[in-house]
Amino acid sequence: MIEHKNISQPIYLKLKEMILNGELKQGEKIIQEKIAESLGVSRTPLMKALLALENEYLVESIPRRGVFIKSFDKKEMIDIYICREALEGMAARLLAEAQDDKIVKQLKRCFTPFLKKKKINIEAYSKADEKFHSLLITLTGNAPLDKVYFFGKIHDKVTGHGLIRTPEETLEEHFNIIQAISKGDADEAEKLVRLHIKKSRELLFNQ
Amino acid sequence: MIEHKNISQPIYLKLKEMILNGELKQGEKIIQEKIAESLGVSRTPLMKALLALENEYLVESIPRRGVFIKSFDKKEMIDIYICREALEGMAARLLAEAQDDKIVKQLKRCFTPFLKKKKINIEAYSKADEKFHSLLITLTGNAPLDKVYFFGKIHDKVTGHGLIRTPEETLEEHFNIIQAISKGDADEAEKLVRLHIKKSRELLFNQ
DNA sequence: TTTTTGTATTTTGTATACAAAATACAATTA
DNA sequence: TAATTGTATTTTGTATACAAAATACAAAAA
Repeated sequence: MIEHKNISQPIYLKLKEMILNGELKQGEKIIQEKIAESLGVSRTPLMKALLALENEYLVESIPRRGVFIKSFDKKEMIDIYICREALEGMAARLLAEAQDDKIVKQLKRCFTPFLKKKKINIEAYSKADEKFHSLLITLTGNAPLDKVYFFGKIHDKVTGHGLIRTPEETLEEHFNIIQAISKGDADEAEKLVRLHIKKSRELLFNQ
Repeated sequence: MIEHKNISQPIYLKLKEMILNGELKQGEKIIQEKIAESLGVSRTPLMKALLALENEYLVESIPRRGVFIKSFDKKEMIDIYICREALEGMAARLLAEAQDDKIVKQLKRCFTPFLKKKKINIEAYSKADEKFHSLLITLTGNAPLDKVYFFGKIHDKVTGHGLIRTPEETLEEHFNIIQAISKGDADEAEKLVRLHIKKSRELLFNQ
C-alpha cells in the first residue's frame, strides 16, 4: 500500500487545479482531514502541498485557524498586475537582448493559428495568451525570474473573467511585442509588454 | 512539555540566520533528524520550515535525496540581480508616483547618519544599504511585490562579500534615487535604481 | 429576546513510528 | 589493483497518535 514516489506533488497539482477551476472557492477553509481523506492520503503530505500553495499565493494560512483559499481584493489584483508588468517587462527586454531566432519562432507559434481566421475561438486564444506570457518568462532561462513568476497563472482564472480584452485588440499587440523582440529593440519590447498588461489592468474592474 | 505556539516559525528564522551567516554552508546537506534534535524539536515542524526556506531560494530539496543549502553559481547570482532590477525598479517608480513625504523621509533616514562623516563604517553602511533596498519594496504597500522579493536578503551575505562597491560611490546614487522619488519623476527613479543595481551586478565577479 | 458562560466536538500543531529508498562499506570478483 | 555485488545503516516520506487551541452549541443569565 505504501508507495513512496512523492505524493505531495500530485496533491499539490490536484489542489492547484481545484483552486484555479473554482472547485475550491475563494475564502473557503481547507479542512485538512477531510481533503486528505478524500484524496486518500494522510495530512503530512497534504500539509507539504499546502505550504507550496501558500508560497504561490493561492492559499493563506492563519496559524491555529487553518488554511484558506486565498481571495483577492481589488487592490491585490491590481498589485499582481503591477508585478507582472515588472517581471514580464524585464523578460521581454532580456529576450530582445538575446537576439535568438528560436525564441522568436516559439513566441510567434502561439498566435499564428489565429492570423488567418476571421472568427477567433476565445477558449483557444485564451490558452495561447497564457502560453505566450509564460513563455516570455521561461525563454529567458532566468531561473529566479521563473520561480518568482507565479502570478501569470492566477490572473484571469481566479478573477473569474477569462479574457479581459478581445483577441482583436490584443493580437496585434502580441505581434508588435514579438517584432520588437526580434528586432532586438529591448527598450521597445519592455515598453510594449508593460503597456499591454497595463491596459488590461486598467480594465480589470471597469467592465 | 508540549507548547503549541508555532514552533516552525522560530525554526525557520533560526535556520535562515544560520544560512545567511554561513553557519550552514552552501551545498551542505541538512540531515533532518540531527538538526531537529539539535533544535529540540521533531522533524514535522522542521520540514515546514525547510519548505518555507525552499520557497525563498535558500534551500533546495531533491526528492528522496534530501534538502541542501542552496549554492549559487555565477549565472544564478547575475539572474538574481536582474530580478532585483525589475522589482526594485518598479518599486521606485511606484514610490515616485505616490508622492508621499513620509516615504521620502523614511528613505532619507537610512543614509543621513553617513552624510557628515568623513570615514564611513562599512558594517553600518552595509546594514543601511540593505534597509534602504528592502524599504523600497515595503513602502510601496504592494503585498505581492513584497512576497516575491526575497532576493534582497540573499544578496551579499550569501555571496561572501559584504559590499560590492564603496559607500563613497553608492551614497550619492542612493540620494539621487531618493531625489527622483521626491520629485515624483517615476521614469528617472526607476532608471536610477536599475542602473544602481546593474553597476553592482557587473562588478559581482570582477573584483 | 439577546448575551454570556460552560462543555463537547472538531481541528490544528507537533511528536512518533515505520516502510522504502538511499547510502556506506565490506566482501567478492575480475 | 579496480570494479562489482551484497548487506547493514542511515535517512527520507508518509501514516498515525495525541495534546492544546479553536469552534460549535446548548444552557443559564440578563
